[in-house]
Amino acid sequence: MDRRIRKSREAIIEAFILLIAEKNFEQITINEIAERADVSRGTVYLHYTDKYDLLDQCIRTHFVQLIDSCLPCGEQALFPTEAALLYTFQYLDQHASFYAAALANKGVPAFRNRLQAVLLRGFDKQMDMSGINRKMNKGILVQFLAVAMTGMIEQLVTRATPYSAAELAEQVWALMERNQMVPQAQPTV
Amino acid sequence: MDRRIRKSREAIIEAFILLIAEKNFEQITINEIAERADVSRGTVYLHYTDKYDLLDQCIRTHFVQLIDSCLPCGEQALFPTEAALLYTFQYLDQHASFYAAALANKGVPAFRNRLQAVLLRGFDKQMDMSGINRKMNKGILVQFLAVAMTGMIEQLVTRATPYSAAELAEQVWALMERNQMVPQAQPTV
DNA sequence: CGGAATCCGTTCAGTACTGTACAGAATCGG
DNA sequence: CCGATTCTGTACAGTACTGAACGGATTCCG
Repeated sequence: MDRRIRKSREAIIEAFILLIAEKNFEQITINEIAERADVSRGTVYLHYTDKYDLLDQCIRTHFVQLIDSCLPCGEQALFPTEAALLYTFQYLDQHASFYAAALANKGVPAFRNRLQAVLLRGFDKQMDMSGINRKMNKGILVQFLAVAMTGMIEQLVTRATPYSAAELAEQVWALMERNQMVPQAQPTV
Repeated sequence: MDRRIRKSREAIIEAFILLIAEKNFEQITINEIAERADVSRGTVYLHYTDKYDLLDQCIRTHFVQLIDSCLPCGEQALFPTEAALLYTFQYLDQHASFYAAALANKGVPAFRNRLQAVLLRGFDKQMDMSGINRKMNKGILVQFLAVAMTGMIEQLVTRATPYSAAELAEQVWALMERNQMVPQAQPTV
Protein backbone atom coordinates (compact mmCIF):
# COMPACT_ATOMS: atom_id res chain seq x y z
CA MET A 1 0.00 0.00 0.00
CA ASP A 2 1.15 3.49 -0.78
CA ARG A 3 2.94 5.04 2.14
CA ARG A 4 0.79 8.16 1.93
CA ILE A 5 -2.45 6.19 2.12
CA ARG A 6 -1.30 4.34 5.22
CA LYS A 7 -0.17 7.52 6.94
CA SER A 8 -3.34 9.44 6.13
CA ARG A 9 -5.61 6.65 7.29
CA GLU A 10 -3.66 6.17 10.49
CA ALA A 11 -3.77 9.88 11.24
CA ILE A 12 -7.49 10.10 10.55
CA ILE A 13 -8.35 7.02 12.58
CA GLU A 14 -6.24 8.19 15.50
CA ALA A 15 -7.80 11.64 15.43
CA PHE A 16 -11.26 10.13 15.25
CA ILE A 17 -10.68 7.81 18.20
CA LEU A 18 -9.38 10.67 20.28
CA LEU A 19 -12.42 12.74 19.38
CA ILE A 20 -14.95 10.02 20.04
CA ALA A 21 -13.44 9.59 23.47
CA GLU A 22 -14.02 13.28 24.10
CA LYS A 23 -17.47 14.04 22.78
CA ASN A 24 -20.62 12.57 21.37
CA PHE A 25 -20.29 11.04 17.94
CA GLU A 26 -23.04 13.17 16.45
CA GLN A 27 -21.33 16.43 17.24
CA ILE A 28 -18.03 15.44 15.72
CA THR A 29 -17.47 17.18 12.39
CA ILE A 30 -15.33 16.22 9.44
CA ASN A 31 -13.57 19.53 9.89
CA GLU A 32 -12.49 18.59 13.39
CA ILE A 33 -11.28 15.21 12.29
CA ALA A 34 -9.25 16.68 9.43
CA GLU A 35 -7.81 19.38 11.63
CA ARG A 36 -6.87 16.99 14.41
CA ALA A 37 -5.38 14.54 11.96
CA ASP A 38 -3.40 17.36 10.36
CA VAL A 39 -4.81 16.46 6.98
CA SER A 40 -6.76 18.32 4.34
CA ARG A 41 -10.51 17.95 4.57
CA GLY A 42 -10.66 16.53 1.08
CA THR A 43 -8.32 13.75 2.15
CA VAL A 44 -10.87 12.48 4.64
CA TYR A 45 -13.44 12.22 1.87
CA LEU A 46 -10.80 10.50 -0.23
CA HIS A 47 -10.88 7.53 2.15
CA TYR A 48 -14.30 7.66 3.78
CA THR A 49 -17.63 8.65 2.30
CA ASP A 50 -18.74 10.31 5.54
CA LYS A 51 -18.23 10.05 9.27
CA TYR A 52 -20.57 7.09 9.52
CA ASP A 53 -18.41 5.20 7.09
CA LEU A 54 -15.36 6.22 9.09
CA LEU A 55 -16.98 4.95 12.26
CA ASP A 56 -17.98 1.73 10.56
CA GLN A 57 -14.50 1.03 9.23
CA CYS A 58 -13.08 1.97 12.58
CA ILE A 59 -15.28 -0.53 14.37
CA ARG A 60 -14.53 -3.13 11.73
CA THR A 61 -10.79 -2.65 12.19
CA HIS A 62 -11.10 -2.95 15.93
CA PHE A 63 -13.15 -6.11 15.63
CA VAL A 64 -10.49 -7.61 13.40
CA GLN A 65 -7.92 -6.73 16.03
CA LEU A 66 -10.15 -8.13 18.73
CA ILE A 67 -10.57 -11.42 16.93
CA ASP A 68 -6.85 -11.49 16.23
CA SER A 69 -6.17 -11.02 19.91
CA CYS A 70 -8.35 -14.04 20.63
CA LEU A 71 -6.47 -16.23 18.19
CA PRO A 72 -2.80 -15.75 18.95
CA CYS A 73 -1.90 -19.18 17.61
CA GLY A 74 -3.50 -18.62 14.22
CA GLU A 75 -6.01 -21.35 13.55
CA GLN A 76 -7.08 -22.25 17.05
CA ALA A 77 -10.46 -21.78 18.64
CA LEU A 78 -11.76 -18.58 20.20
CA PHE A 79 -10.07 -18.91 23.55
CA PRO A 80 -7.79 -21.92 23.37
CA THR A 81 -5.88 -21.22 26.55
CA GLU A 82 -6.08 -19.06 29.62
CA ALA A 83 -3.08 -17.17 28.32
CA ALA A 84 -5.02 -16.29 25.18
CA LEU A 85 -7.92 -15.00 27.23
CA LEU A 86 -5.54 -12.92 29.30
CA TYR A 87 -4.00 -11.53 26.13
CA THR A 88 -7.42 -10.51 24.85
CA PHE A 89 -8.35 -8.80 28.08
CA GLN A 90 -5.08 -6.93 28.08
CA TYR A 91 -5.69 -5.82 24.51
CA LEU A 92 -9.14 -4.58 25.50
CA ASP A 93 -7.64 -2.85 28.49
CA GLN A 94 -5.16 -1.01 26.27
CA HIS A 95 -7.83 0.12 23.80
CA ALA A 96 -10.39 0.72 26.50
CA SER A 97 -10.87 4.34 25.51
CA PHE A 98 -12.22 3.41 22.11
CA TYR A 99 -14.34 0.47 23.16
CA ALA A 100 -15.76 2.32 26.12
CA ALA A 101 -16.59 5.31 23.96
CA ALA A 102 -18.20 3.18 21.29
CA LEU A 103 -20.21 1.27 23.88
CA ALA A 104 -21.30 4.32 25.81
CA ASN A 105 -21.92 6.62 22.87
CA LYS A 106 -25.57 7.12 22.17
CA GLY A 107 -24.77 7.88 18.55
CA VAL A 108 -23.20 4.51 18.02
CA PRO A 109 -26.16 2.26 18.40
CA ALA A 110 -25.85 -1.44 17.97
CA PHE A 111 -22.16 -1.41 18.72
CA ARG A 112 -22.91 -3.58 21.72
CA ASN A 113 -25.01 -5.85 19.56
CA ARG A 114 -22.28 -6.12 16.97
CA LEU A 115 -19.74 -7.00 19.64
CA GLN A 116 -22.12 -9.59 21.00
CA ALA A 117 -22.73 -11.00 17.54
CA VAL A 118 -19.01 -11.30 16.87
CA LEU A 119 -18.52 -13.22 20.09
CA LEU A 120 -21.56 -15.37 19.40
CA ARG A 121 -20.27 -16.38 15.99
CA GLY A 122 -16.88 -17.11 17.51
CA PHE A 123 -18.24 -19.33 20.27
CA ASP A 124 -20.57 -21.03 17.87
CA LYS A 125 -17.77 -21.89 15.51
CA GLN A 126 -15.64 -23.12 18.37
CA MET A 127 -18.38 -25.45 19.61
CA ASP A 128 -18.72 -26.96 16.16
CA MET A 129 -15.00 -27.48 15.86
CA SER A 130 -14.12 -28.78 19.26
CA GLY A 131 -17.17 -30.94 19.60
CA ILE A 132 -17.13 -30.61 23.36
CA ASN A 133 -20.20 -30.18 25.44
CA ARG A 134 -22.46 -32.06 23.07
CA LYS A 135 -25.01 -32.79 25.74
CA MET A 136 -26.30 -29.25 26.08
CA ASN A 137 -28.35 -27.14 23.70
CA LYS A 138 -25.65 -25.44 21.71
CA GLY A 139 -27.66 -22.37 20.80
CA ILE A 140 -28.58 -21.50 24.33
CA LEU A 141 -25.16 -22.13 25.79
CA VAL A 142 -23.47 -20.05 23.09
CA GLN A 143 -25.89 -17.21 23.58
CA PHE A 144 -25.47 -17.35 27.33
CA LEU A 145 -21.71 -17.15 27.03
CA ALA A 146 -21.71 -14.43 24.39
CA VAL A 147 -23.94 -12.24 26.52
CA ALA A 148 -21.83 -12.89 29.59
CA MET A 149 -18.57 -12.18 27.78
CA THR A 150 -19.94 -8.98 26.26
CA GLY A 151 -20.94 -7.85 29.70
CA MET A 152 -17.56 -8.64 31.15
CA ILE A 153 -15.86 -6.74 28.34
CA GLU A 154 -18.10 -3.79 28.95
CA GLN A 155 -17.27 -3.89 32.63
CA LEU A 156 -13.58 -3.96 31.81
CA VAL A 157 -13.37 -1.19 29.23
CA THR A 158 -15.73 1.16 31.03
CA ARG A 159 -13.74 0.69 34.23
CA ALA A 160 -16.92 -0.41 35.96
CA THR A 161 -15.05 -3.13 37.77
CA PRO A 162 -12.24 -2.73 40.27
CA TYR A 163 -10.56 -5.89 38.97
CA SER A 164 -7.58 -5.85 36.65
CA ALA A 165 -7.49 -7.49 33.25
CA ALA A 166 -5.44 -10.31 34.74
CA GLU A 167 -7.84 -10.96 37.59
CA LEU A 168 -10.84 -10.88 35.28
CA ALA A 169 -9.15 -13.23 32.82
CA GLU A 170 -8.43 -15.72 35.57
CA GLN A 171 -11.96 -15.68 36.94
CA VAL A 172 -13.62 -15.81 33.54
CA TRP A 173 -11.41 -18.69 32.54
CA ALA A 174 -12.52 -20.60 35.60
CA LEU A 175 -16.14 -19.93 34.65
CA MET A 176 -15.54 -21.16 31.12
CA GLU A 177 -14.01 -24.31 32.47
CA ARG A 178 -16.99 -24.82 34.74
CA ASN A 179 -19.26 -24.42 31.72
CA GLN A 180 -17.18 -26.90 29.76
CA MET A 181 -16.45 -24.44 26.99
CA VAL A 182 -12.78 -25.28 26.91
CA PRO A 183 -10.68 -28.42 27.11
CA GLN A 184 -11.14 -29.51 30.70
CA ALA A 185 -8.10 -28.97 32.87
CA GLN A 186 -8.83 -31.55 35.56
CA PRO A 187 -11.96 -33.57 34.82
CA THR A 188 -13.71 -33.55 38.17
CA VAL A 189 -13.80 -37.36 38.34
CA MET B 1 3.83 26.12 3.70
CA ASP B 2 2.37 23.00 2.17
CA ARG B 3 1.30 20.55 4.83
CA ARG B 4 3.22 17.74 3.16
CA ILE B 5 6.47 19.68 3.15
CA ARG B 6 6.20 20.43 6.84
CA LYS B 7 5.40 16.85 7.72
CA SER B 8 8.18 15.39 5.61
CA ARG B 9 10.79 17.77 6.99
CA GLU B 10 9.69 17.17 10.55
CA ALA B 11 9.83 13.42 10.09
CA ILE B 12 13.26 13.56 8.46
CA ILE B 13 14.71 15.90 11.07
CA GLU B 14 13.32 13.82 13.91
CA ALA B 15 14.70 10.63 12.43
CA PHE B 16 18.06 12.25 11.87
CA ILE B 17 18.30 13.52 15.43
CA LEU B 18 17.44 10.12 16.81
CA LEU B 19 20.08 8.55 14.59
CA ILE B 20 22.78 11.05 15.43
CA ALA B 21 22.17 10.33 19.08
CA GLU B 22 22.75 6.65 18.39
CA LYS B 23 25.72 6.45 16.09
CA ASN B 24 28.50 8.40 14.46
CA PHE B 25 27.40 10.90 11.86
CA GLU B 26 29.62 9.44 9.16
CA GLN B 27 28.03 6.01 9.32
CA ILE B 28 24.49 7.31 9.03
CA THR B 29 23.08 6.66 5.56
CA ILE B 30 20.32 8.39 3.66
CA ASN B 31 18.61 5.03 3.50
CA GLU B 32 18.47 4.79 7.26
CA ILE B 33 17.15 8.31 7.59
CA ALA B 34 14.43 7.72 5.00
CA GLU B 35 13.47 4.40 6.56
CA ARG B 36 13.32 5.79 10.07
CA ALA B 37 11.38 8.84 8.91
CA ASP B 38 8.95 6.56 7.07
CA VAL B 39 9.53 8.49 3.89
CA SER B 40 10.70 7.59 0.42
CA ARG B 41 14.42 8.04 -0.17
CA GLY B 42 13.76 10.46 -2.98
CA THR B 43 11.85 12.69 -0.58
CA VAL B 44 14.99 13.23 1.46
CA TYR B 45 16.81 14.43 -1.63
CA LEU B 46 13.82 16.62 -2.39
CA HIS B 47 14.60 18.71 0.69
CA TYR B 48 18.30 18.22 1.31
CA THR B 49 21.14 17.86 -1.17
CA ASP B 50 22.93 15.32 1.03
CA LYS B 51 23.34 14.41 4.67
CA TYR B 52 25.80 17.22 5.23
CA ASP B 53 23.20 19.69 4.11
CA LEU B 54 20.68 18.00 6.37
CA LEU B 55 23.06 18.30 9.29
CA ASP B 56 23.73 21.90 8.46
CA GLN B 57 20.08 22.86 8.30
CA CYS B 58 19.46 20.88 11.45
CA ILE B 59 22.13 22.82 13.31
CA ARG B 60 20.88 26.06 11.85
CA THR B 61 17.35 25.34 13.03
CA HIS B 62 18.54 24.49 16.50
CA PHE B 63 20.59 27.66 16.67
CA VAL B 64 17.56 29.67 15.71
CA GLN B 65 15.64 27.96 18.49
CA LEU B 66 18.49 28.55 20.88
CA ILE B 67 18.62 32.24 20.09
CA ASP B 68 14.86 32.39 20.36
CA SER B 69 15.04 30.82 23.78
CA CYS B 70 17.45 33.57 24.81
CA LEU B 71 15.15 36.31 23.66
CA PRO B 72 11.75 35.49 25.09
CA CYS B 73 10.67 39.13 25.09
CA GLY B 74 11.38 39.69 21.41
CA GLU B 75 13.81 42.54 21.00
CA GLN B 76 15.68 42.37 24.26
CA ALA B 77 19.33 41.59 24.77
CA LEU B 78 20.84 38.13 24.94
CA PHE B 79 20.01 37.39 28.56
CA PRO B 80 17.88 40.23 29.82
CA THR B 81 16.77 38.53 33.00
CA GLU B 82 17.59 35.57 35.15
CA ALA B 83 14.29 34.07 34.11
CA ALA B 84 15.41 34.22 30.46
CA LEU B 85 18.65 32.49 31.29
CA LEU B 86 16.76 29.80 33.15
CA TYR B 87 14.43 29.37 30.18
CA THR B 88 17.41 28.91 27.87
CA PHE B 89 19.01 26.34 30.12
CA GLN B 90 15.76 24.44 30.36
CA TYR B 91 15.47 24.48 26.57
CA LEU B 92 19.00 23.11 26.29
CA ASP B 93 18.19 20.51 28.89
CA GLN B 94 15.18 19.35 26.90
CA HIS B 95 17.12 19.10 23.63
CA ALA B 96 20.21 17.78 25.34
CA SER B 97 20.31 14.65 23.21
CA PHE B 98 20.85 16.61 20.02
CA TYR B 99 23.27 19.16 21.37
CA ALA B 100 25.29 16.54 23.20
CA ALA B 101 25.44 14.38 20.10
CA ALA B 102 26.47 17.26 17.90
CA LEU B 103 29.10 18.36 20.37
CA ALA B 104 30.49 14.90 20.99
CA ASN B 105 30.30 13.62 17.44
CA LYS B 106 33.66 13.50 15.74
CA GLY B 107 31.96 13.81 12.38
CA VAL B 108 30.43 17.15 13.28
CA PRO B 109 33.51 19.29 13.52
CA ALA B 110 33.29 22.91 14.36
CA PHE B 111 29.88 22.55 15.95
CA ARG B 112 31.40 23.73 19.19
CA ASN B 113 33.02 26.62 17.35
CA ARG B 114 29.76 27.55 15.71
CA LEU B 115 27.98 27.51 19.04
CA GLN B 116 30.71 29.65 20.50
CA ALA B 117 30.52 32.05 17.58
CA VAL B 118 26.78 32.41 17.95
CA LEU B 119 27.14 33.25 21.61
CA LEU B 120 30.00 35.62 20.89
CA ARG B 121 27.98 37.56 18.36
CA GLY B 122 25.09 37.68 20.79
CA PHE B 123 27.16 39.02 23.67
CA ASP B 124 28.92 41.45 21.39
CA LYS B 125 25.67 42.90 20.16
CA GLN B 126 24.36 43.12 23.68
CA MET B 127 27.41 45.06 24.84
CA ASP B 128 26.95 47.54 22.05
CA MET B 129 23.30 47.99 22.80
CA SER B 130 23.32 48.19 26.55
CA GLY B 131 26.45 50.27 26.77
CA ILE B 132 27.28 48.81 30.15
CA ASN B 133 30.76 47.88 31.20
CA ARG B 134 32.45 50.47 29.02
CA LYS B 135 35.59 50.47 31.06
CA MET B 136 36.79 47.03 30.05
CA ASN B 137 38.15 45.82 26.72
CA LYS B 138 34.97 44.69 25.05
CA GLY B 139 36.56 42.09 22.79
CA ILE B 140 38.28 40.24 25.56
CA LEU B 141 35.33 40.28 27.93
CA VAL B 142 32.96 39.06 25.24
CA GLN B 143 35.30 36.28 24.25
CA PHE B 144 35.80 35.28 27.85
CA LEU B 145 32.07 35.04 28.44
CA ALA B 146 31.33 33.24 25.18
CA VAL B 147 33.91 30.59 25.96
CA ALA B 148 32.63 30.21 29.49
CA MET B 149 29.00 29.97 28.39
CA THR B 150 29.84 27.43 25.71
CA GLY B 151 31.58 25.35 28.31
CA MET B 152 28.66 25.55 30.70
CA ILE B 153 26.28 24.54 27.95
CA GLU B 154 28.48 21.60 27.08
CA GLN B 155 28.54 20.57 30.72
CA LEU B 156 24.77 20.75 30.87
CA VAL B 157 23.84 18.88 27.72
CA THR B 158 26.48 16.16 28.12
CA ARG B 159 25.30 15.60 31.68
CA ALA B 160 28.86 16.23 32.84
CA THR B 161 27.58 18.23 35.78
CA PRO B 162 25.43 17.04 38.64
CA TYR B 163 23.63 20.37 38.78
CA SER B 164 20.20 20.93 37.35
CA ALA B 165 19.37 23.50 34.70
CA ALA B 166 17.84 25.69 37.41
CA GLU B 167 20.88 25.51 39.68
CA LEU B 168 23.22 26.25 36.80
CA ALA B 169 21.12 29.15 35.63
CA GLU B 170 21.16 30.68 39.08
CA GLN B 171 24.91 30.36 39.49
CA VAL B 172 25.72 31.54 35.99
CA TRP B 173 23.46 34.51 36.47
CA ALA B 174 25.35 35.46 39.59
CA LEU B 175 28.60 35.23 37.64
CA MET B 176 27.23 37.43 34.89
CA GLU B 177 26.18 39.99 37.43
CA ARG B 178 29.63 39.89 38.95
CA ASN B 179 31.10 40.49 35.52
CA GLN B 180 28.72 43.37 34.95
CA MET B 181 27.25 41.81 31.83
CA VAL B 182 23.71 42.54 32.88
CA PRO B 183 21.83 45.39 34.48
CA GLN B 184 23.17 45.40 38.02
CA ALA B 185 20.70 44.13 40.56
CA GLN B 186 22.11 45.80 43.65
CA PRO B 187 25.13 47.98 42.84
CA THR B 188 27.56 46.96 45.57
CA VAL B 189 27.95 50.56 46.77
C1' DC C 1 -37.75 36.23 11.14
C1' DG C 2 -33.12 37.05 8.65
C1' DG C 3 -28.23 37.40 8.43
C1' DA C 4 -23.83 35.28 9.78
C1' DA C 5 -21.35 31.48 10.43
C1' DT C 6 -20.34 26.79 9.99
C1' DC C 7 -20.47 22.51 7.84
C1' DC C 8 -21.33 19.53 4.03
C1' DG C 9 -19.90 17.05 -0.16
C1' DT C 10 -17.81 17.77 -4.51
C1' DT C 11 -14.72 19.55 -8.12
C1' DC C 12 -10.26 21.01 -9.81
C1' DA C 13 -5.55 22.35 -11.06
C1' DG C 14 -1.21 22.27 -8.94
C1' DT C 15 2.13 20.11 -6.07
C1' DA C 16 4.69 16.73 -3.15
C1' DC C 17 5.48 12.23 -2.68
C1' DT C 18 5.68 7.55 -4.36
C1' DG C 19 8.06 3.41 -6.14
C1' DT C 20 11.13 2.12 -9.52
C1' DA C 21 14.99 2.20 -12.22
C1' DC C 22 19.68 3.36 -13.44
C1' DA C 23 24.83 3.95 -13.49
C1' DG C 24 28.61 4.91 -10.73
C1' DA C 25 31.09 4.88 -6.12
C1' DA C 26 32.05 2.69 -1.90
C1' DT C 27 32.26 -1.10 1.18
C1' DC C 28 32.31 -5.85 2.43
C1' DG C 29 33.90 -10.56 2.52
C1' DG C 30 36.02 -14.56 0.41
C1' DC D 1 42.21 -9.49 -6.31
C1' DC D 2 37.09 -9.82 -7.62
C1' DG D 3 32.25 -10.51 -7.04
C1' DA D 4 28.33 -9.21 -4.14
C1' DT D 5 26.15 -5.97 -1.71
C1' DT D 6 24.96 -1.46 -0.38
C1' DC D 7 24.75 3.40 -0.96
C1' DT D 8 24.59 7.43 -3.79
C1' DG D 9 22.46 10.89 -6.64
C1' DT D 10 19.29 11.49 -10.41
C1' DA D 11 15.28 10.80 -13.42
C1' DC D 12 10.63 9.51 -14.35
C1' DA D 13 5.61 8.60 -14.71
C1' DG D 14 1.91 7.77 -11.69
C1' DT D 15 -0.51 8.78 -7.54
C1' DA D 16 -2.17 11.01 -3.22
C1' DC D 17 -2.64 15.12 -1.14
C1' DT D 18 -3.23 20.09 -1.12
C1' DG D 19 -5.71 24.46 -0.87
C1' DA D 20 -9.25 26.84 -2.83
C1' DA D 21 -13.60 27.30 -4.53
C1' DC D 22 -18.62 26.28 -4.99
C1' DG D 23 -23.75 25.87 -3.94
C1' DG D 24 -26.55 24.15 -0.64
C1' DA D 25 -27.88 22.62 4.14
C1' DT D 26 -27.73 23.47 8.90
C1' DT D 27 -27.09 25.93 13.06
C1' DC D 28 -26.35 30.02 15.75
C1' DC D 29 -27.67 34.35 17.42
C1' DG D 30 -29.54 39.02 17.51
